[in-house]
Amino acid sequence: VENIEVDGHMWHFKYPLADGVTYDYVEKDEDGNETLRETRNYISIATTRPETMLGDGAVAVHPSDERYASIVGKLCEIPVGPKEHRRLIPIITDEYPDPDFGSGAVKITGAHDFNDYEVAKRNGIPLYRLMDTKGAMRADGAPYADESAKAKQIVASGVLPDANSVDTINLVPEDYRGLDRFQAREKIVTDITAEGLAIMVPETDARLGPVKAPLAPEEGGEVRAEVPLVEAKKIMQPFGDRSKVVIEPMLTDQWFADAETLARPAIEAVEQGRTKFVPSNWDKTYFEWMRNIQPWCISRQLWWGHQIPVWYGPDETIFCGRTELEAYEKAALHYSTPKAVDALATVKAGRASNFLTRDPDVLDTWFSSALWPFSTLGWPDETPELDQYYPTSVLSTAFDIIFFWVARMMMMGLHFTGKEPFHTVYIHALVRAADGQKMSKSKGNGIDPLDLFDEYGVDAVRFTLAAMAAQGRDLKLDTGRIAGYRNFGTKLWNAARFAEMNDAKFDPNFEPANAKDPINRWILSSLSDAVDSVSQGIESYRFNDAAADLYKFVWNQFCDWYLELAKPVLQGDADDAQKAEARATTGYVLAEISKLMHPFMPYITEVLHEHLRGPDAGVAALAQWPEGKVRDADAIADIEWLIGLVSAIRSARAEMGITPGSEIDLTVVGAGAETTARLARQTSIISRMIRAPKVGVADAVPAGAVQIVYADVTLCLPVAGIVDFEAETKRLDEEISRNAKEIDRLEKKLGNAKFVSNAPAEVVEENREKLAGYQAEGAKLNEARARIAAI
RNA sequence: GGGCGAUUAGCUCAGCGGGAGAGCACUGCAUUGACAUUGCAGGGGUCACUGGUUCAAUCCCAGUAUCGCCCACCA
Repeated sequence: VENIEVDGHMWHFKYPLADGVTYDYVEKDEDGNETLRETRNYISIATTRPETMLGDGAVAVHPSDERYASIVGKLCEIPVGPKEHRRLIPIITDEYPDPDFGSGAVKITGAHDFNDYEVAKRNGIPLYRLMDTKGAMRADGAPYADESAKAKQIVASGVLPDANSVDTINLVPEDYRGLDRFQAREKIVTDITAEGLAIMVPETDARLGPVKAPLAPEEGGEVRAEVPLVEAKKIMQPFGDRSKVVIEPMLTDQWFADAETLARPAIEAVEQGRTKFVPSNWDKTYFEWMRNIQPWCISRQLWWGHQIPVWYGPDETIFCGRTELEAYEKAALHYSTPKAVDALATVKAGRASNFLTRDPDVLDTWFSSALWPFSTLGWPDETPELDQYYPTSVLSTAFDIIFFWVARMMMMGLHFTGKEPFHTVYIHALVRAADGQKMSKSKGNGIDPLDLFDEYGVDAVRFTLAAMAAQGRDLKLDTGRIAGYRNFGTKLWNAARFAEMNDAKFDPNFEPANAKDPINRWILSSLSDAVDSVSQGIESYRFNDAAADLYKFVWNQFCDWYLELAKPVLQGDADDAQKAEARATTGYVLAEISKLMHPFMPYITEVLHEHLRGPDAGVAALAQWPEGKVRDADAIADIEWLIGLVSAIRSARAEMGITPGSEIDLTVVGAGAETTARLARQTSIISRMIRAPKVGVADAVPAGAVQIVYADVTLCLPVAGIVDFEAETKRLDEEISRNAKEIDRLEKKLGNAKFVSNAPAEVVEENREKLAGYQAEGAKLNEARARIAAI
């Protein structure tokens, strides 16, 4: 079923009062002033489904509605059908009608409307069924004259017969019998209007919906012609998923489960934390539904599914049993007749009996699905599988199914096994169509994952979904994002190719902790951090964080920096031991990446895993999860300093318009012992990364140099003759202004006594350190600026 | 009508009480080099609005606006 808003009409008809009754109809405005007073001999009723008028059992008004107080308890006539057999129905009071809506009077058709059903039940109003299962007006039963006499008899006697006998009464007049409900509607509207029982309004009335054009004055019509009041109205109507046909509410016999009783332990399980929702705010949705749960209609008129385990005796007595035999046993006991006992013997002997007939209905698909966690494991038998795998652990699903499935698995699991079916319900976002709408089969606006697989690869799509699996409720899948992650897979693949070309293999004898080169120790330490953050992300269901951390580590650390830093070693004139360590590190990190990324990109990583570790290592999915082996803070500080230095120089070179190919020496001024040592260690790498033939230390800034303030030193690129001093001045001025802004901000903050006294000490200290850093940088920048000015 | 949620860069989305982030798109430069499905560098945001709490608010609270989803639905 799908609810769709459609353009409907609302008609207004007169139900004439019986026995010549009239009343003063008084309408008041908001201030209580009378705006209309007239004597009426009818009550005005609005409806969007005039064909259901035939089944009306009463007209209801609100008890506080003064307009109708004088006619409550009187009878009015349904203005449809042969005049001599028209039915009279009582005017009753009920809380349901809204006095401010329409005329304030509602016709009650208990068999064809959910609200009316409740009103009818409260007030002992008969439920007359008007349609058959095809949505056509009933054509069964006796002639209308006889049937309507039965209905009149009910009103006259004041005694409500049992539901089944009321249901046999067909109150559809011969003229409408067998018509589809829509045809009947049209004919009924025409007939009532022709008889003058439609509410008429001037044609200028603003409320008018589609109406027939009135006669023009020259054709004999009046200037202010009156036309039937038909309001255009948006109606939410249920349509069949497959049939695309309007579904009519209709009274039928169904089986219901007592959902309230089932829900109680399921609510407690979540309240007491035995089952948790992730993200946790979804438990609100769960509680909201479970605490307002309605009886659950579990029978369906379909031919597939679990059949309802109910058998009927010859007198319609109900026998419920796990098996047919059980039902026959109960029947034999109940009837104790030779026939019933014989039937039991027949069934016991394995032969068929037709003493009982089985209910043809099947269970709601969600009823059967709710059994899934344990019925798949052999339940109701006590199987080893059930013992081992129930309760399950984590249910991963989308929020749109919390009502339908999650809640019901909870109810059924607790009812039948006494245990919650899972300890965690992980709720992920829902992929929406490009237009932001929920994908739906009937709208045909879905995205076929297979098309995405064809275009971008399964790994890319999977990684994208993981990367976007954040807390949000829905996500519009951005194909640009998928393309980006496809490129990520390619990047990893090419890195592996590079490793292979350089003979960097996974070496089972390599012990990461023994690596000596700071570059290797750095990437191994970074790997340890990545292992931590990815593991943590997965364990806390933050898959997007895990994916982002992987992306940054693999691309921005391993590919962008480690492999570039390793090139001089692998391809230069380093000694054999250094080369071997770089190869082993590369192979090792790649092999660990293959495992770390395997949950996110299973295909490419499986290939890499096998390729690196050899066919005997087993599949990546079953491999030991990575573990951080090296944590070297010095190596991290060293290499991060190096990366910062290279980036700063590249940035300045690009900004100064120095062509990437040109070679410029680097002179470092103001280096302390640590920086001098670092420089010495990394000279060849720096030289290669920034195209500086010579890297040296000096006490003074060389003439005509670009000056870059970096950490505690000034990096000088002597470019006399090439450099544009105006541009250099501008660059430094911008740096100085940026720096000054930070200093200003921090000074203000630290100058605030309330901040210093109220903020945590470490925050204050942190800000002080920052300020000191900026001040030192500012001093150097100003010196650099002064040197330029001096030239 | 009831409930839930969203509003952050051009787009798709993270973040979240102490200096605004990613991918894509955009700009400049680079092509015999693992990778142009690339590299280097860069531009771009009053974190919807209005109040409040706080030493400090994109983040917490209240209200407003807009949008969305679920449930129910006025004859």
